[in-house]
Amino acid sequence: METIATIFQSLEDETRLRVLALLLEEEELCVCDLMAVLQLPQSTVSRHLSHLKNAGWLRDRREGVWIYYSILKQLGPLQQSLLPILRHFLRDEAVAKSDIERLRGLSHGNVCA
Amino acid sequence: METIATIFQSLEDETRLRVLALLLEEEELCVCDLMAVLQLPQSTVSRHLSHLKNAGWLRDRREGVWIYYSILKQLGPLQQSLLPILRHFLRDEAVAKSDIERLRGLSHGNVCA
DNA sequence: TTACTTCATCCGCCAAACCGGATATATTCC
DNA sequence: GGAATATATCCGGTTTGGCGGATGAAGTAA
Repeated sequence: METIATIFQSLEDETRLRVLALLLEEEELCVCDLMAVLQLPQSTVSRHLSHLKNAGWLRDRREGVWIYYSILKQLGPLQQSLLPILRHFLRDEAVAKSDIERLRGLSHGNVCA
Repeated sequence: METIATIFQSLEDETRLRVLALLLEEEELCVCDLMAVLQLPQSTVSRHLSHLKNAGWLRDRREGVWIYYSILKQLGPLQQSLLPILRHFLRDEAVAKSDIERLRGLSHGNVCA
């Protein structure tokens, strides 16, 4: 029961929903990509990412100086059930759409490094 | 986006999950039934019920002195998608199971009134 | 009307969570 | 080694949310 509550809690924050929406569009993103798209300070982005990781949504992968986050391939059962719902309902959200547009206007090269 | 977050927020609390689990078993329950099963004070139960109502999960119906809560027949699209998932994952929860047992041991007559 | 019951809301208190600047760690490059 | 970059974590402050006793409103019954 506590686990269930924790997973729902991870979806209660708008910033975290925006991160998930972005990672449903783009396989992998590093923290500085997300900072640029979400227009939020680094500590804020980082904190939400580790929250999502702890709730069993994300994994991270280091590549040199960057740490890339992506949605876990092997989600837990509840997360797996919720993911298609998130995909469906986040698609229509204005905020998510404009985030994705902003992401498209960026290339990793001109943001980080 | 805000609406989505609000709906998930309503599922972040263990007490509210317990209420939903009970209402998935029993069509209608009044506040004093829930007090007895959850073993929580009246103000706490009432607060969670109005939270769930505001999040679009419940409706209430007055019958004399009692107010019966039940899961809305016409849920919003997100709630409707989530409901079967809740049904599935709450079924296995020990807390929910013992709540339901406690509910079975009660009859409305000997709790309220 | 008065007494009683059920329930919603109010209130003060406390715990959890978010925020973002500052600091610490890890890595790369010189 | 030292400088620079990306990220995680710390910290102090603010907001949000839960708690449960107390109060108030609505209904019932005498």
